[in-house]
Amino acid sequence: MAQPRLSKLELAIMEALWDRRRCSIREIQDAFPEDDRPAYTTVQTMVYRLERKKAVRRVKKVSNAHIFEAAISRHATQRRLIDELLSFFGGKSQPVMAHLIESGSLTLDDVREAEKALRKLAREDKTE
Amino acid sequence: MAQPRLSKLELAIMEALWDRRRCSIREIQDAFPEDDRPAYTTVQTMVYRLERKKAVRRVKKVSNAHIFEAAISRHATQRRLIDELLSFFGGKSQPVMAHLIESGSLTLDDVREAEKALRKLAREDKTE
DNA sequence: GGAATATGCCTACACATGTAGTAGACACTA
DNA sequence: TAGTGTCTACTACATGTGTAGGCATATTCC
Repeated sequence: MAQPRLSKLELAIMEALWDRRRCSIREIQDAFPEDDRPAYTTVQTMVYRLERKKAVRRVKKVSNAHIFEAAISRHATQRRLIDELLSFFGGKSQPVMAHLIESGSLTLDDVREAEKALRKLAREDKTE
Repeated sequence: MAQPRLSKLELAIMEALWDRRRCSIREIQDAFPEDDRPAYTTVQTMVYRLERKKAVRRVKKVSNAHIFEAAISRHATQRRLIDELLSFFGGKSQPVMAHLIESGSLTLDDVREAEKALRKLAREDKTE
């Protein structure tokens, strides 16, 4: 059940699979922006490695092409990324927030939504 | 001025340098928890590589030991980490926040503080 | 001054990652 | 069925990362 460590390119490939559900190597390659697209065999190599890591699996064969799908969830993978980042910040969210603000990507709406979610969580904890 | 990409162990070494200001290799090594401490030469190798990446520099020599210090700031390095994470989430903070909440590390206080910071930022923008 | 200890510097090596070529199997088309 | 293009399977290779040994040299302690 352990999330395998994925590299940047491996993550990009997983993204394609999460978005499209089931893909051939060719379809994954085509998911990359035209101006920065790895070679077919590069994608193939990465998919094979992902298969070895149990992050993707073959589901069937259409004519002579294998069709793959993600074997780990986007959610769990994102979670792992966040946890890794968090460990660098000593498990504290505060400095992470500070940087998000600084980078300009955190909006007041984001914060309000977060607050609402936290309150809801608190209520649920209480009633349990 | 470009922040170099740093690996996990390299970051750990930078942490030691940021905390202690100026260190010899030995001091950096000693900063690692006793039960999981890389060999002296391992630390040395990493410091040399950091030097090549211009992330640390030699400041002086005490007896026969070189003393190093960080040449890049903790702040800028953290910022780069966040930016990298953010790029994976399409530049949106919201999903990042959702995961922080889920992981249980984001508190209501964190959120309130963030909101305050954002309001302050908004005010400053307006008066400019 | 000589022994013990600390450091520096060089080298090595295995595994990960990004990148891709090649050979041969397969399939569709004229 | 021969030709053409696609796909698989295998191989290769440079660079990055973590890990560390070996040896020469510098320091220190007695």
